[in-house]
Amino acid sequence: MGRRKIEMKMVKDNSSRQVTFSKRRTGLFKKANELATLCGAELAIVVFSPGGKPFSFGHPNVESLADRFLNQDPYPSDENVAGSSKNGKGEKLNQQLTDLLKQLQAEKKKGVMLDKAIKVKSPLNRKTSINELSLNDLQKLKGSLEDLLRI
Amino acid sequence: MGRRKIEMKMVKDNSSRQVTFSKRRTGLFKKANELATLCGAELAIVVFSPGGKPFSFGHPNVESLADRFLNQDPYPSDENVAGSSKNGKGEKLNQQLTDLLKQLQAEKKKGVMLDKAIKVKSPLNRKTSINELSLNDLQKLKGSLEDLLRI
DNA sequence: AACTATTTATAAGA
DNA sequence: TTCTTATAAATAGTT
Repeated sequence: MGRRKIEMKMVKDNSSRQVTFSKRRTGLFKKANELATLCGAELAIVVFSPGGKPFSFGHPNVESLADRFLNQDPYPSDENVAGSSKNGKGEKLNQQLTDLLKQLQAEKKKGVMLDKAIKVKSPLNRKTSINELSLNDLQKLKGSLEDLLRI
Repeated sequence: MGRRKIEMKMVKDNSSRQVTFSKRRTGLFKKANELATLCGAELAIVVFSPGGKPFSFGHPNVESLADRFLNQDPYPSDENVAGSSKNGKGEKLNQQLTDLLKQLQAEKKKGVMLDKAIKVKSPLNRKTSINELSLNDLQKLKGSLEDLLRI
């Protein structure tokens, strides 16, 4: 949104990236404040800059919302979309995952919706190892799918 | 940002407020994703709608960032060094990822077929879809992987 | 869900 | 860094 359209990739120049970070962080918090005000929503944002410095915005405050989120989570939620990683290996893996996410989202947009007959319920504890976690979920998903196929 | 400028206060009409919430939540998450991508920042957002329904966005994931924030981790003084390859471990992870992705893709195909099959029988469309579940799984997996690779 | 008229955010530049 | 400004992007009201 400016003089020119920019590519959605990591800004290479350190200085420029810092400037972009500052401007966009400000913009993000402003939007967050508007969302809270206009809709009476409660929200919290935590951001760690590329250098690891923390910033936060919370309405009414970050702590209570973070606790609330971590300690309950009754609804399915997560609008996470692709992102990036720093080290080389992560970059590649991340790219693969990003591509898959795009594919899945594309499919989702086709409007193929299923009922909650599939009971991979709320899920994945954050302490679990990635292997058990994902494999376990896959098992559940697989089981549910097979059940459905028998309908 | 629209046909008219609006006052920055609670939207009174319930229906309108819900629409505004949806639109702006989407916009906020998009901005968050852009910030993460452009700047390599890590961030998490948790939003509770006026009705108390939770939504979240996290790069790489909400849980680790919320924990990190709540536990007041002192922030790292500098960026992590580029391309530090953990050969043995990285290879294993990579292989595991490959395997998991294969499984996911297999399940996804099943899901699509299932969707078609079920569509013929009963039009039960609600909240959960196979694609959503897979998406969510992938997101969690991605976050976990990135955490592990960052060690 | 789509569609625009406008407002807002922001990339460059100073 | 802060301000300015041309442009891209978000979105309020509408269909």
